Amino acid sequence: MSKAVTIKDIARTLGLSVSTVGRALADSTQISEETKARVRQAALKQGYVAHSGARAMRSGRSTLIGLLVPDIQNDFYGTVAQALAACCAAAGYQLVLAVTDENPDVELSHVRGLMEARVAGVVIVGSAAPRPETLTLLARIHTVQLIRRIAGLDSAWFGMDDAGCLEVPTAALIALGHRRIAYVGGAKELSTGDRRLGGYQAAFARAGLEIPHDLIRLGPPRAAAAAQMFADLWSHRAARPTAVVTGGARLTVGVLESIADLGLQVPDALSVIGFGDAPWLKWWGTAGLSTVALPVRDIAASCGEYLMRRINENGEGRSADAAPFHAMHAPHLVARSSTAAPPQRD
Amino acid sequence: MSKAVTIKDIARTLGLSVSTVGRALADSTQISEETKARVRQAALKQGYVAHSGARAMRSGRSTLIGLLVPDIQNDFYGTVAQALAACCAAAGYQLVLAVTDENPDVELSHVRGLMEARVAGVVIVGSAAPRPETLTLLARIHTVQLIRRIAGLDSAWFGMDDAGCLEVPTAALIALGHRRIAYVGGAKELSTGDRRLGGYQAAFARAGLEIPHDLIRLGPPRAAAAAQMFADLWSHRAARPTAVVTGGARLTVGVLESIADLGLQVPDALSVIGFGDAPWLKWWGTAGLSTVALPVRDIAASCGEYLMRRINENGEGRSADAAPFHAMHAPHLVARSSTAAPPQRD
DNA sequence: TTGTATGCGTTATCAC
DNA sequence: GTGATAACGCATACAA
Repeated sequence: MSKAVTIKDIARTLGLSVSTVGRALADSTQISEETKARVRQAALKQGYVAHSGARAMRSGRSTLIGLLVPDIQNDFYGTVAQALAACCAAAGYQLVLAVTDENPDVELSHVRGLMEARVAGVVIVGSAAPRPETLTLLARIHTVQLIRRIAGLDSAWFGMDDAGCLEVPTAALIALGHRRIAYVGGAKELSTGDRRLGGYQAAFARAGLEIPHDLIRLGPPRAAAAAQMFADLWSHRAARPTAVVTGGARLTVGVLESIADLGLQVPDALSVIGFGDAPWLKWWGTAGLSTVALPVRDIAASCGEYLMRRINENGEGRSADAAPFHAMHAPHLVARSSTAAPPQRD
Repeated sequence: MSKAVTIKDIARTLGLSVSTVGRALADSTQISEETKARVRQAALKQGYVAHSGARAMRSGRSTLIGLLVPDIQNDFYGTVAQALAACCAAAGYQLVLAVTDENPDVELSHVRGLMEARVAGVVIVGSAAPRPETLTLLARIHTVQLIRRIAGLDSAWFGMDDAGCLEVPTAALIALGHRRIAYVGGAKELSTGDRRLGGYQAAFARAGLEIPHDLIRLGPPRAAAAAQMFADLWSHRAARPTAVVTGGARLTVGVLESIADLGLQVPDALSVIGFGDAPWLKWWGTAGLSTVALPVRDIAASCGEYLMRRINENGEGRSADAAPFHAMHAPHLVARSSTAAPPQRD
């Protein structure tokens, strides 16, 4: 691990000035081809590796992009990261991954870190209630929100039709004859939690039915929390649901966990419609879990492309800084064997 | 997005020198508490954010850690990333995520990028056949290999008992009476592919049985490839297996995909033992997929801790640079309903 | 306890 | 076509 080779070193061995070497490596037109060749060869031979930190410091252009997600284990955010990583790589950027675990303090700490690293931009799936400082920091740089919208953060957003994500499956269950449809969703503090709950309720309203308020459970978007919520729901023997819909990818995992623990027969004892389109969902149980499938990959890709564009057009003066950009992708229902008509009354 | 505040700015407003401000922010003992307080207040008020790039340049200490994985969508590497991210955050480092997609050229390009970013260290799940330059570059910095071992890269390695990972399930199937056990694994060029195949073969050898060479399929560790390999295996009607074991997390996904496409009854038509311990495996089919479960999280955590330690002890002279470190974690079999005795002959 | 000066590796601005 | 020099933001050796 000897000291790294710098432009200066190359300049010395070649009897050239640092500026010439620098320009040669940058392939400047004002350097003779011959010199360029000599420089390149020397650089290769000596194992020169450019110092992007120094470059960024001088030029003000960073190649780092921050990605803040609550979790990276779940397929959902895995897919997000994969798509974004591809975007970054294609545009010559590097992805700095920060896992917030839904914790606003961890989130703030990571945002601070990203600011210190002078990232060129940030993609964030925000926590339920970000610290005020988090917002002021993010306001200083190119920020794009993904999936969730943070109140008070005036930036572009890419996500899905959250209300539709729950109205569709809820309506489908209603059409099958279900009335006691439970909802296990994310807290209202999350934009997704709020809107998805709205979609669930809208389905009842549109059908002219009462909303079964006793069957609604909201909490942190974690599997463990969802498992508990569902177990609690089921513990009220006299007032059990005939179906359940979930309002998030990790919540779905938790509910399935709980259903397995309770040994419930699906769809005989209970119909289920989950959330997301991880490959394994289609293998759940006897012939797959019905789900609301989302174009997560597309959402993340659009988001990444948009951010890259914004970053690049920054210097080029065309500051179409206009209104914050919003893009909404539509979900669709994938009906599988976890859904059926409710047991007949009488 | 006005210009960022620097210590110089703070120094000016406070009528202090830059070094005093710098020391105050670094909480140096040789600065009066009063001055520190004034500086901190001014920094807060003006919205000062340290420039880690400049700091790294001056001090030679980077806070960046590179993580190279073939894929980030799959639970397996998601878990790796999650554990590593936690390690990094705890130690004040930031994780730069690079997805190689098993492509050695993409891998090299990412390694170059990480070198340019002057990362303090790298954790790599190497591709099957890395480019020579990749190795020379990695040799220059703190590198730890994860899961796979790259021939010719002399660095620490953290992984599992790969041979055991296949000997255990294969032996279990043999004990159940299976003889025609298929193996869908990663290419021999991968250290894991080679060793896992070895474990599969060892199980037969130990039982004094012939190895069913016609039932072995090796290929790239991707779901799509595995699906094809299994389909091919099954297409030989006269010589079908009674059981299949897989040699990787993503290969397992592919085989399951293929089994579903072919509409096979498990375990009646075929017994299956998969790889990994993603939560959904226990929900596969009627009562779960049997698997070889691995302490991926532990492996990644050990790996991260080791790397952090190496990086930190770097300056402190105690260069216990001795022999490359190796740590091997043990797998264990989780038997579920996808495994049963083979159909009786006669 | 504080200030001055220097350099980390690069690029940009001059000059030749 | 090439070179000398300054500057990016910070940390540190050396003075005071």
